[in-house]
Amino acid sequence: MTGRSSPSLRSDARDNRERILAVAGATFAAEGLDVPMREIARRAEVGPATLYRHFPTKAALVTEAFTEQMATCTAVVDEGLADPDPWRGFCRVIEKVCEMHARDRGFTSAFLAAFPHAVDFAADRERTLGKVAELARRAKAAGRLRPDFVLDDLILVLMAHGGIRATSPAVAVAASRRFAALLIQAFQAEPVTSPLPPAVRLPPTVVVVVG
Amino acid sequence: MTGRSSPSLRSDARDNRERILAVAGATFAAEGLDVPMREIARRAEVGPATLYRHFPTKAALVTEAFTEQMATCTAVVDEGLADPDPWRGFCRVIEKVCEMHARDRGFTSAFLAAFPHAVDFAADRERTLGKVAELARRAKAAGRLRPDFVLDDLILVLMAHGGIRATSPAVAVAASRRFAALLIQAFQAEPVTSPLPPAVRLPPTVVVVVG
DNA sequence: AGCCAACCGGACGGGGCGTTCCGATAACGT
DNA sequence: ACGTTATCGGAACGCCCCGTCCGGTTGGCT
Repeated sequence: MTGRSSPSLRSDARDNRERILAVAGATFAAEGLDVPMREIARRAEVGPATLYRHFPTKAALVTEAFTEQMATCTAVVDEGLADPDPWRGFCRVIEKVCEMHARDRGFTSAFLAAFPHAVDFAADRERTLGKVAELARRAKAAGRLRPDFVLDDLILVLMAHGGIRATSPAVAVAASRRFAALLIQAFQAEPVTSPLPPAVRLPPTVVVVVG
Repeated sequence: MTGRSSPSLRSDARDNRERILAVAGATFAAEGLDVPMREIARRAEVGPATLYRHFPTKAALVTEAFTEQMATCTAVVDEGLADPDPWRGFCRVIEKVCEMHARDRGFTSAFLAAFPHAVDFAADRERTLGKVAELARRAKAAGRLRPDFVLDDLILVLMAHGGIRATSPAVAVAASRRFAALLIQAFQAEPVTSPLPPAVRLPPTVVVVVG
């Protein structure tokens, strides 16, 4: 995975770098992208300067921290593409991607955002989206996906999915599941009402917006 | 509407107060709730102190700025409730509320958030939600709304709707329309595929998340 | 016209965040 | 063992934001 670490790097430096990446990944997942750099440095038991030496900017850190998730995402799509039933593959992709986004608060932003200096990211994103387009084409051909579906709809609903906030990961995942099921319901060509995952009560307020 | 302005208030003070409210409303609508207080003061051509004298905290300002919208929201629900066809009324409510949220970025947060010191808000919210529940009950009885729909689903999708970001209001509204149509599709009991509003291309990135 | 009080807005202190500087430290080659 | 050099991390810079204080100003009433 991260085997392409810089070749000549002092042992302590390489150690710190790995620790930072691990901490950053976990933290961004749990609390979103707006965690202060200082906080990540603190949790990694590292000074701020060290953090910035390894990752010159916050965007750089975010990018690196999410490459793995990005790969997983691509893998999910590939899996769906490999399914003999394209509609089922399509549904699986939606479900799994939604779940990934639900489990990882930061990933949603990272996925949807374009990082000016993270060209690799945008490229990956486009490539994966292309694959989804292919999957959608097949699902349409099979008569299961509604013909007026557009790839932009996926962006739309993923963006929307990102709006879901919950107190605990468990609730987030449950809400995400129900949401995904509704979407799939909406996307199918010849509507067949299928049962929904359990409903979720979102606590009246999760975020203090007035910050 | 805002006829209950303080009775004894010097003319310039009343003037400023109104200007501040107008500016705050417009600004929150256009850019969301996280606009600095100073910025609002600046646009209202007023010193920060004046702003704070009229509205002791940001929550207070937000609350006052959105009372009108909140009333409109309630009116929309009442309208839907008055429709002889409960399902059509239900759909109209979803569509209109979504459009309101699309036109007004701040309102989404304001609606979903609980302001500790804005009790009126929460009460209004609950009352309106109760009405929606009644409307949903009727729509279910009419066999048009799927029986496993829960009021929490509305919260869920409104939350999700809040995740939609766009560059221009026009795009936002278009995206919102398509999203609402998809939801309605998903919510109906005996699925009948109906045409969707035009698709929307969401620009690759709208928000710089690294801020 | 003139006075008093209400009101205004520039300036201030406190805090946070992204990012950088520099002396101290510890790893590696010999 | 020891010096060189990459690396570390606390302190500091610049910026922005919130909320408040105080001297100047302006409205309203007599």
